[in-house]
Amino acid sequence: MESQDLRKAGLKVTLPRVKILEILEKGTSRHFSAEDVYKLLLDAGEEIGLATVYRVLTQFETAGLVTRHHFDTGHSVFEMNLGHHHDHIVCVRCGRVDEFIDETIEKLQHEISEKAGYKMTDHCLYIYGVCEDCQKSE
Amino acid sequence: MESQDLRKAGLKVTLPRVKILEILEKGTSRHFSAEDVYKLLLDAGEEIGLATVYRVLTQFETAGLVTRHHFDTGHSVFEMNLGHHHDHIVCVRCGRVDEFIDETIEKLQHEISEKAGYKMTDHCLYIYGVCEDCQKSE
DNA sequence: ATTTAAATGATAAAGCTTCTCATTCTTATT
DNA sequence: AATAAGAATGAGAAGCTTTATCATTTAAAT
Repeated sequence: MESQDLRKAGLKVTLPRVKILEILEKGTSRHFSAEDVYKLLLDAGEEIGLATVYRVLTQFETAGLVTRHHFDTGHSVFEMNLGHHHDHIVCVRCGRVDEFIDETIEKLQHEISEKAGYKMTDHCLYIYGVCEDCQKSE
Repeated sequence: MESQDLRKAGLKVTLPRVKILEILEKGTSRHFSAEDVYKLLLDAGEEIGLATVYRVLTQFETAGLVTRHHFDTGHSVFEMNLGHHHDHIVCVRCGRVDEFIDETIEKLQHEISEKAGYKMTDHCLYIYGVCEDCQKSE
């Protein structure tokens, strides 16, 4: 239940937070811009301001509930944290996003960080390309 | 010489382009925001507009002279293309950027793209962490 | 020198995101 | 249930990066 997740995260249970969490958890997609979330709220008849959407998404990020991605699109994209880290492959034509994980790459990243003297806090690997469907319709 | 590079890229040889290319090639750093370049031009006594800086950097990117990066900083960062691809490790404290290349990771990325049905056009791997110096001053 | 098209600079404008502040709501306490 | 205190919200302003507009200037071919 959403209110439990919020309480655990140290956030008050408010309507905007619950509704936004619902969208992130139950949406058909897994990657949302702030604008996406805002429009879905409007569609659902909720009158929640865009500023609140940004604020809440940032709070969720701080609380570790969601991850913010910076694709080459010019805006942030948010995604529910399901516990398991993964990387992304993004279609440069249609914007489709697929996920993958490669343990060898994960391991190598740790080694690289150590060798460079860094204490790694995060990492992201984006592969850009043309997806199967877009290749067909060329 | 800079004018040769510009001609090769199919760009007219103009003062702004030459000066910007000089900064990118001879600067102490290798990673510049548009604002960085603009300020360095001002410092050098060149009266070149910010709009021109953005325009020229985008043209350089299109011409393959520079690469544009999207770090988590909220603005684009530009870097001279020296022919060899490489990835980045960024300090979340001081913004320092180091470069690395790992052939195993490169190879794995190609395999992953194929498996996912994508025709890879580009890829970037950012490792974020705390650099050696910043770890000391904690 | 002249001409023509391209490049530039100043400014406005766009897009995403954050800030401000009066109002509303959550929650702990009576 | 009613109340009080502080946190959250909404609307719009404002900030920041980046792009568009357009009159003026410049490159380079004639």
